[in-house]
Amino acid sequence: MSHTLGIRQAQKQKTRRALLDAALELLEEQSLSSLGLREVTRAVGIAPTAFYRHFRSTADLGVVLVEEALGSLHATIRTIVATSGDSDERIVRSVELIARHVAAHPAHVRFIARERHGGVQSVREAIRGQLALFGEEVRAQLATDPESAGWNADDLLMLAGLYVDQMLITASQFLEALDAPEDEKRRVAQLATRRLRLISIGRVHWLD
Amino acid sequence: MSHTLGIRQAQKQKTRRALLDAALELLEEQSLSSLGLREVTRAVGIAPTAFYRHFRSTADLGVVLVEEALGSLHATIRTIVATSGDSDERIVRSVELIARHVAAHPAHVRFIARERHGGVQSVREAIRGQLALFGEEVRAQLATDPESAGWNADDLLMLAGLYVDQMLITASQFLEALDAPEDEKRRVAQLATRRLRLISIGRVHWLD
DNA sequence: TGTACATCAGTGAACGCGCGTTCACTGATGTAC
DNA sequence: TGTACATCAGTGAACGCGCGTTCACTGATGTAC
Repeated sequence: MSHTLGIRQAQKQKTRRALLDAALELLEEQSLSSLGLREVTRAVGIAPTAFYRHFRSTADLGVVLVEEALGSLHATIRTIVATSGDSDERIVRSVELIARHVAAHPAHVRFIARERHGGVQSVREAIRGQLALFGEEVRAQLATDPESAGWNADDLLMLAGLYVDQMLITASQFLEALDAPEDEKRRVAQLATRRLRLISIGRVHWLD
Repeated sequence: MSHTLGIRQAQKQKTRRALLDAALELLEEQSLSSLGLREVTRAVGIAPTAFYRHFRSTADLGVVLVEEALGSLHATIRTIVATSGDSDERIVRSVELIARHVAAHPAHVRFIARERHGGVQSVREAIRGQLALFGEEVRAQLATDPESAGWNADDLLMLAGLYVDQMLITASQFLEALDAPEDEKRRVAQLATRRLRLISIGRVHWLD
């Protein structure tokens, strides 16, 4: 960050950012496979042809959005796995952190939920690859936990994947409840908490 | 089924079926929000305008596909919950049934995974509504199980939802492995089996 | 059984529109001396 | 510091194309008598 960009580079970055932001907003109401290049440039207020100075296609732009959206989720995951306390405290705190993440980055969460199984192959693959890395990371963290004594690597990865999937499901449920009254959000939080508790209980007795 | 349709009605049904089948096939490589009415009629070999004799829009057609895709999944779910045997046998058998379902109806599974969080609101809502009914049904079945003694209704619904979500995740993983070598499918099956075992263990100790 | 009329699934021309992509361009910014 | 040239982000016209939707139509099927 010490290097100051030239005026030209700085302006280019700004336009690129505007394209990404506009696309992310447009994607709240449609899928990437139907997002038009002209739609995006129109929203930003530049000529359609300028799009090509930044991305080859909307699919290309989508891959960049994957990195940003899962980057922000990555930060939340790192906070969650670093949480200390007993099992129950950690679960409650995790659900709280997921709720906060969704409130802070609703468009990111929607984008990932929508495009994880969406119609654009390169984007699906980018998401799958990143989530696999999250799984590895959570496994590594779980391995340091005393509760994981005696677990083999495969089972730890299975558990890590279960947590990652559960986190995405919970995020998507909070997203659906974003404009709903407070008690609906509480309902989602309680459901997610109990699911995690059940998984936690299963974990404790896994080696019985 | 005792009533024979007139020639006109029979032909209309045939065309309608052809539209649904063509759409489902086209949707393997794109999302519903980018599926064009002309694309579908072209695939069937009829004039674009004939589409309106059957559906108001592609979104409308999508809602019908939801009913069909979740109808076939419903049958599989009913078979799974009706499976007898000890916990482990039932889990192994369930994963096998899911694998078979995916092999038999890959396009259905892809459609549901893709559109559950896709860009068409009416379709998302149709899927959510049906999955909620599946959840209720699984809960009702779980309630009859001796293992559920002492469980309250909320917790049973939580568990039912966990099973339904897990089933969809597993189906989507089998789908990704559809063209992969046999050992990849086995890997998916083993992972799903262990996840269900962990949940099952959590279930057994829930009231401890 | 035959006739006269009604129904309606599918047709085909036409429409206005927005799409992605090409191309030569402009003019501000960057660089070499 | 000033000059001459190079770079390149963004422009705007143009293209061919496929889109959803309208409309009046056709001709096979259905129905009433």
